[in-house]
Amino acid sequence: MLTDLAPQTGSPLLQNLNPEQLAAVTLPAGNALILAGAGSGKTRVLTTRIAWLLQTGQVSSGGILAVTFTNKAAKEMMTRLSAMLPVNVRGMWIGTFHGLCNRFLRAHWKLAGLPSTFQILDTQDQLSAIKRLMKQFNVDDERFPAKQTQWFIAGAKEDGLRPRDVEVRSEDDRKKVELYQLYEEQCQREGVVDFGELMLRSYELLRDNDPVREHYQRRFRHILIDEFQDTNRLQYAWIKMLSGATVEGTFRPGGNSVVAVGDDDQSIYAFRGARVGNMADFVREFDVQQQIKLEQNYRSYSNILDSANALIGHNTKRLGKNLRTEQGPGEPVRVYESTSDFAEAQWMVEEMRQLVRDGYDRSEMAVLYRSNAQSRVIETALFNASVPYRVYGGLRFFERAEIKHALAYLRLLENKDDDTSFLRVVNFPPRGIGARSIELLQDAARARGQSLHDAVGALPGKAGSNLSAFVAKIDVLREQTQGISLKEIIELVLDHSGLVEHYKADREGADRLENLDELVNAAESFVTQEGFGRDAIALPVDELRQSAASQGIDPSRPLLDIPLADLAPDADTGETLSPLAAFLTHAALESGDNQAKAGQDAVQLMTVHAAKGLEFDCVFITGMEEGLFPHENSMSDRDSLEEERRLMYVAITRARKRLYLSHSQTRMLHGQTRYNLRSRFFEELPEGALKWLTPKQQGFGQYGGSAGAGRAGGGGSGSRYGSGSGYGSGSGYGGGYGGGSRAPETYGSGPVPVQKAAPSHGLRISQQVFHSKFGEGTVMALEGSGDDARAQIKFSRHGIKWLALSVAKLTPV
DNA sequence: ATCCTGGTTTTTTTT
DNA sequence: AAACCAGGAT
Repeated sequence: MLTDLAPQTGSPLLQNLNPEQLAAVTLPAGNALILAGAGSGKTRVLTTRIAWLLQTGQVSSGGILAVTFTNKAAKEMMTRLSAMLPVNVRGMWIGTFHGLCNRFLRAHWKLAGLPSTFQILDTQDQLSAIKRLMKQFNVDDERFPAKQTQWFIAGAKEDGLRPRDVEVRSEDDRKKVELYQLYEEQCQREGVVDFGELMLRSYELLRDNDPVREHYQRRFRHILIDEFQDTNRLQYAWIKMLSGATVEGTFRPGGNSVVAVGDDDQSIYAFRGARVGNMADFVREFDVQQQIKLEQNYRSYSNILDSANALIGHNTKRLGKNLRTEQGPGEPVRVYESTSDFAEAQWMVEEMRQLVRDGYDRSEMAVLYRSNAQSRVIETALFNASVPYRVYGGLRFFERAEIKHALAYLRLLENKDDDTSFLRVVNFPPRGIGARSIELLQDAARARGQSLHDAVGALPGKAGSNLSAFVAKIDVLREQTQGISLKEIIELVLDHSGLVEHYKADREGADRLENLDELVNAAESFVTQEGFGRDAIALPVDELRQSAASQGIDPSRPLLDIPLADLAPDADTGETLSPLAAFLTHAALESGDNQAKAGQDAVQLMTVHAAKGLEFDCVFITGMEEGLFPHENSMSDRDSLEEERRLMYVAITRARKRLYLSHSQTRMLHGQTRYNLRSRFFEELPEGALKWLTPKQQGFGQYGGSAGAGRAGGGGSGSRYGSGSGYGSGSGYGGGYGGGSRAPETYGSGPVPVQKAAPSHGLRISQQVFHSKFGEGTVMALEGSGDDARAQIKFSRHGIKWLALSVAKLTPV
């Protein structure tokens, strides 16, 4: 073991690091911020630092806390770390925020006020729980859509706010807070927690319980956080609490060392609560003395990198960072304009064929788009051309309906009070329990303050007997599954629940049956996998084993069989954590693969968001159009436009060798043909790095101070009037560009989609208007003409509304 | 209890 | 265009 803390350049760990990377890896204990640009070796630095800390004996494996956002990133870190050092990474506190919080709450469930069998609600479950709640309390779902309530609750939790902490500024707010409160009570009654609750409970326990907090603060001497720009308020507060860096707001020297790694330019999750501002706050509140920028890019040629740098340079809110590469300029960034989304896809197929001839693997080609809806036309083109491809995104394994049904049965075995699961399967497969019976049961349960399961006895008559049969079935299953293996449990449940039978009878149930089989396999490999139940066990496995050995327990005995109290006397639990509980947790926290099956050499299709963290030799960024990218919902205010630009930055920096940017004059969206302008982002790229495969249209893209055009054709000129014949006739031209427009004749052979007819209403996209009732707002989109003309207005106080212009009293501001 | 129809609604996504 | 949901009809 090395004891000298000076950088050990001789150590094999530290070889081939550049000076900045080396400095970051060997930072002395203390708080530090590492600004790591795309492709700068961020993960490598992070893992090497952990290895270095361990190897130099500065900390034991139990004293490290390493947090990531995705399971994938956590796994990657563990894999790399175990390749560097012979450590048991499974036992270390390396994981996602939610995974680690879950581990923590499983250990201290009693102190956290949870049942030992608490279940985790995923987003779907949460929504259905909220819908149920709103129905019960007769909340007008026109005025308060369940989705919006869900968003409100999740948002509050991300900010660390309980109902009583939420600032109420309107009647609507008051109602939402009330719903939040009721939702909390419902979750508590049912013994379930949502994702936000995992974080918030953990935070509150640390905050309110001195011994627990001090225990963990003493323990985690070195805290490392990946993708710091994606942390939300609560996660930041959680880290602050664990670090012991501040006491009542004042910096406390000698706290734990916190190393945050992030890239403000790649912050693309503000819409779900991420706060880039955490980076600046961190520097201030943690008294950060060490800031290191990793600006050396090892991924892309300079034409690509220059484009990325130039683009992101248009953002005002930056910490400042410029990537450089030692590779040459490489090939120019190719730009292509097509007449239609169909033609765009067609061109791409041809280009890919050429790339294959040039020797590129198809798996090294990625097609990126802003929104999922764009994938369809591309898929069709690839399919027709027999080009193998795979699409990322969509339903993940554990989110499939049949899997969720099976899991609901399993959850009821663990926790009979989980009403969400109860309702999901009480009549699935159908067993004669209709809406009326369920309503009666819910009333009874409410009246008696019981869960649905427990209230069944109160129901008389036929409805009651069907329900009793269901409950009896669950209870019998629970009995039968005692002491058998996880695989056997699941097989038993699949069989006795009638799920298998039901899907066998369904002629479209073959896929679902296959998935249920797959569930059994997943359970089996979960159990046999080394370190299984890692997330479910409170303390690191190696610690537990030591503890077990010291108490004379056979160390080879499966840990999950041993009561936690025996293993970890300081954890306030005496329960056995069952393999089933561990598996259910696993299912909730790792919803499985969200990509099509791997295997053959296939082109990769995904959204730009999904591409973050990946890299490819050749990248196609498609749909580079105003309204699409930047997205129309994000063009009106500065902050979200900057986020769109960061998104574009992420997209560009995925490419190693070849980058294509394409846009189309027309595009089918929501069943309408839209005429989009070329994205403003083209104007922010260095001309010298680009090669226009189609002639660049001139006099275009001068957006002036306005936010640009969302629906350039104003909808009225498009398919509203059918295709072909109605082009331009009587259309309200909603284009908001001041700098002239593309002359129709430059379209080449395609149809002439846009005529420059003056709009009768005189409104244009992004214009500020005033409405006598709704106040001030911004024109988001325009549709139709004459008496049919409508405008979509985003009001600052009343949200987004479509208004008929013949009716609404709008005055330009 | 199940099926059909019409109406609505469309960013990005992990845990 | 397509998917999802609610409510009505059978």
